[in-house]
Amino acid sequence: MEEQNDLLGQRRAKLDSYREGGVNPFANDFKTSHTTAQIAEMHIDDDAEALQETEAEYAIAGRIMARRDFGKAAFLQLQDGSGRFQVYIAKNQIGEDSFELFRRFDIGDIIGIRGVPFRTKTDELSLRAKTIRLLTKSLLPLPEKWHGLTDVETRYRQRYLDLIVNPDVREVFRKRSRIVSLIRNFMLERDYLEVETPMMQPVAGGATAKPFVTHHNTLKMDLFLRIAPELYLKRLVVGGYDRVFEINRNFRNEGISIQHNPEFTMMEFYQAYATYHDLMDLTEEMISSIAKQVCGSFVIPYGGKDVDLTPPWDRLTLKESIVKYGQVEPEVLEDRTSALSYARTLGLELDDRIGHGKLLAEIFDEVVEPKLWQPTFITEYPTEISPLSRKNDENPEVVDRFELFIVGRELANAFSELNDPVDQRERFVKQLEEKAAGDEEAHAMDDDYVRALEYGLPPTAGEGIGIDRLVMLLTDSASIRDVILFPQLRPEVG
RNA sequence: GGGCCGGUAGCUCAGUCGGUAGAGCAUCUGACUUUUAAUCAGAUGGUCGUGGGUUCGAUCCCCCCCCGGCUCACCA
Repeated sequence: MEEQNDLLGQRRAKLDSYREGGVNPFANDFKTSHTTAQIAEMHIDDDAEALQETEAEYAIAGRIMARRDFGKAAFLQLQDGSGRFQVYIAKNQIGEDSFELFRRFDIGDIIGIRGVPFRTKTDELSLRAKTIRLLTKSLLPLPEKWHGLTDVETRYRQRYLDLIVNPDVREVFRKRSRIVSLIRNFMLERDYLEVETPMMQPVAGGATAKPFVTHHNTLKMDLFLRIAPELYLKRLVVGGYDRVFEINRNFRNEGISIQHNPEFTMMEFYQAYATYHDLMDLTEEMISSIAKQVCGSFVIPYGGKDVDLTPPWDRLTLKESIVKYGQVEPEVLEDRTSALSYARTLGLELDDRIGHGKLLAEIFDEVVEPKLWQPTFITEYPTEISPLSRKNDENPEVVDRFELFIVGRELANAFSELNDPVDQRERFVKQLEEKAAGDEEAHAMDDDYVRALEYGLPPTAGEGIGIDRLVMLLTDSASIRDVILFPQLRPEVG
């Protein structure tokens, strides 16, 4: 037969022969009684003798991951949603006809087994099949059993295949799910209301970033995919929900890297009558307790080093951190000109007209951020780069804001919200000027948001936590693509 | 977008100082009723990422392009 050399062709031919022989290769009437993990759990303490006496019979289903044939018998590794389990197939147990059918099953096929538990000579808990059924014929061969699938491009493009063959990948996304659910519970227990706000926005506000543009045909208008939910969530606080949160996607039309995906998940939350100090305490408690539940300890490994999340965490002002890590006298930072020449000694290429605040942020990014391995809150951000934050009462040059850094990365950003509508409008105007001067990412004017503030936003603090990065931290993942099921890639060609 | 690295069988990889390619696993045939990457014997399987150039001859050398990884820039 011409197709005999072609793996896909061989399996297609089997499909046809099954149908001709009255075997449905895509049956859907098989019910399982247990997962393989449940069976393993129930019989963990039973030895071979105890199992001989049991009358238990189980129905399990899963994908054949390996088969070891011995003529009239065989061992299979069956994988279901809970793990892998060994199945023993013997001709004198399932009958000649079934065994003939079984002989043509391929690795990758999904089958159903009814059988009884026993222990093999090597004491491995297994199921001795009484009946065996094909549930789904698999037409494509799986990657090799030993080396598995390592090609990262295939792993991301065909994540289903990655998940079939790489148990540690399955585990990462289970942990991701668990982390999100723990965060949600943490917030709900503290009386935060979970809400959903627009993904498509006429003004992309709440952050400084380039948005994606889309178009609504009937409304004949361009819309932006949101870069942040911030302004909508604060409108809800104006509306009287004192505590709100949203766990959802943001979209930013910027570079892709080991830490950046165009769409990424943020948890943003707002709390009336709180300050950014309250949020530092809350963040410490949230992240450390989740780490403890997910990783079993406050001290977790990341990239070959330990991170200690035991509260309390270091708290430094932006300037203090530069002095500490940049080996520079505090006075140098007080003056824009001297700070600029210091920055240039660091090799930073900066425009002469750069503002003092933006300059300090540049210096921080260069000399401090990569060194903040252990969790650290940085406070007293320049007002100039914080258009939505409340000015500090003692020093209007800085705002009541913090960012959280762990393993040299920003993980959270929070501040006491600016709720003075006059100040807010002025800051928007200032951003418009920067936009006019060429800053593509300067914040747009949002008249309705200012109007909401004019009705009165209570004193409020708000925060955003990067969920992907948190998951990276708690799963010891080097790339954001390893914690996003379907990371953005160019289309497959050919 | 720049720099560096990579793309060879279904998978994991080797290789050709230029003469159209190999291994292991998978697959197929045969043996085998307690294996654990089962074993043993045999067999099949490739437009060497795409297009062009140089050459008697290119998977190999040169150029363009596509895809991916890392990195720099930008950002969270």
